[in-house]
Order: sequence, then C-alpha cells, then structure tokens
Amino acid sequence: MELPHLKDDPYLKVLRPLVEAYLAFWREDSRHIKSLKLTPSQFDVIATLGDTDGMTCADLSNATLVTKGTLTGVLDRLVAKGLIKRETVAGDRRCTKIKLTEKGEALFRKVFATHIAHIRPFFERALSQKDVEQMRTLLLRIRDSFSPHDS
Amino acid sequence: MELPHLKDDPYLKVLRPLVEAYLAFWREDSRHIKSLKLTPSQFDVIATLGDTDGMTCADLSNATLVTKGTLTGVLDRLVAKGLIKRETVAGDRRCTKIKLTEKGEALFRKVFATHIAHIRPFFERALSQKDVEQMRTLLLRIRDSFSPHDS
DNA sequence: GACACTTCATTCTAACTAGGACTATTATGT
DNA sequence: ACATAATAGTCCTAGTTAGAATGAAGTGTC
Repeated sequence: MELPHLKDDPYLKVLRPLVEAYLAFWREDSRHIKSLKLTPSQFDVIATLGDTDGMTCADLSNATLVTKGTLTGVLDRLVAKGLIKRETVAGDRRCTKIKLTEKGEALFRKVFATHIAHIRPFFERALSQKDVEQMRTLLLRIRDSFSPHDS
Repeated sequence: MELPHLKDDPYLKVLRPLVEAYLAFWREDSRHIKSLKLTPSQFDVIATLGDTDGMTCADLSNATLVTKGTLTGVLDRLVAKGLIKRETVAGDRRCTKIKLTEKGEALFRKVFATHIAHIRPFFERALSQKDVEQMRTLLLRIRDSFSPHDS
C-alpha cells in the first residue's frame, strides 16, 4: 500500500495516520501471536472457532479475514498441529465441518484472553473513554464510505 | 488478524472499526492499483521513486512498506517490466541505486495523480475538515502508543 | 427424471510477507 | 594494521494472499 506524499492535502492528512496506526497495531498483534507459535491467520481461525461447535469452510472464510482458497492450506497446517479436525456433514457431502480438537480447545482457552489482555493496554493508554466514542464514529464513517451501498 | 469478539469492552470497541476502516480503504486502494496493472508493492515503489533521482534498496525499504528481503523480488519484476533500473554507486560497491527508467517515469506521471484523485473522495465524503483534525490526532496517539519509546 | 444452475472445498499460479542466513564490502576500535 | 563489527543486497524458507479453475454434490424447473 502506498503512502501518498501530498501530506498537505486536507483529506489525505488522515490517510497516512490511518495506515500507520493500523500497522502499529498489526505489528504488535502479530508479534504477540507469533510468540504463541501461531501465525495471524491461524490465530484468527482458532479464535473464530472457539465457543462454537464447528463451522464449514465457507462460514469460516466469511467470519475471518482468510479467503476460501487460502483457508485450505491454513487448515491443513492446523490439522498437522493437531488443533482442529475435519468432519463430514451428514446430509451434504460437499461440506466439511471444522472443529477444534481437545488440544485446540485448550489452546483457545489459554490464549484468547491472554491476547486481548496484551493488546488492550495499548488502546487504554492512547484514548480516553470519550475519545473511544469519537474515534469509533469516525472510523465507521470511513469504513462505510468505501462500501458499495454508499451514494 | 483476529477480530476479538468482546465488542462490549470499552476500549476494544475501537479496534474492530480500526481494522474495518483500514481494510475498506485497502481493498479499494488495491483494486484500483490492480486496474493499473501493478501490484500494491510495485505501486508503492514507483510512487516512492517518483521525483527522486534514485534510492538505495535500504532507503526504499524504509520509505515503503516493503521489507528488504521482499524488495529484491519486487524490483526484479519491475526491471522485467522495464520500469526501473539498477545502477552501481561510485565509492560504495555494496550499494545499488534504483532509478525509474523513462518508461517508469512516464507511468509515474500518468498514474500517481490519478490514484490520489480516486481515493480522495472516499475520505472527503466521510469526514468534515474538523473531523480530519480530530481523527488525525487520535490515530497518531494510537500509533505512538505502540511505539517502543512510549512509557 | 434430465437439464441447467449453484455451492462446496480444493487446487493452482503469481506475487507477496517476515525474518534469518549468506556474501561482499566498508567502517571502527585499539 | 588487523580483527571485529556493521551495512548492503541477495537468497531461502514457510506461510499467506487474491483470484481463477476444477470437480463433486446439491437444488430448481419443467
């Protein structure tokens, strides 16, 4: 992603900070996840699968940031680690139901709260309660500005 | 990257919108870049190289979001497209100076302003001038909260 | 029941990612 | 001067990315 150099443009002045803030978060996020011996995509899948009784590949792909094509490989590696299993679905032989194994379940319990607790203080330090509300509103306006139904 | 499900947490309430806003921008951004027959990394390099008289790999890597190891391959493909050239540096035989070719220069001129003009309206629609200032401040606070020198 | 559609998961390709290892070269400390 | 450290670019590995193609399995229509 490019960072335009026209920093004086009143609207683009927000683009670079957006990219930088996201990237700063992302680096810390994946650094911590890596210390748990998972990749960000793998963590994403485990966290999504936690507290469900299994999802199909298509559901998983929608709920995470991993596309369907990529998912197969990610799941293969999680199966190899013994964290998830693939089960057939009665009544539809096209689908596979992905579930956490015992081991995967245990990892989820151990890791999820830990990770949230790790990331939380970075936001706590930066923003007051009022800032959070403000920020949230503006970020959602940006997000929606990019969505197709916008005029 | 995972999107924690504890949406009620006062501070994490801003994390999901941050990720979503960034991703919304990023998808539109790379969609448009792709229509110019470049990848996001390639565009990043071309845009950074524009209006300079060449940079080393290390400089390029710092100025863009492309790491040194990845850069080699990206540059190889840009050389293959005839958009950049590698030149030796007098006085330091370790360095290579990367420059736009005529063709690369022409592409930069054509494409850069176009791309900015394409992205700009999405932000213009979402934020007032005052919002921009507010947003910028808060985003930079988040960014800096993740940087090492922070307490 | 046969036809065309759709959906599911997988496979494939080209490109990218971080990060570590490697080689050549240049700089530094004593 | 000479060993050591730092730097530059490249290469390598494992994993990810989007997107297109594939083949198997359901669904809808007549």
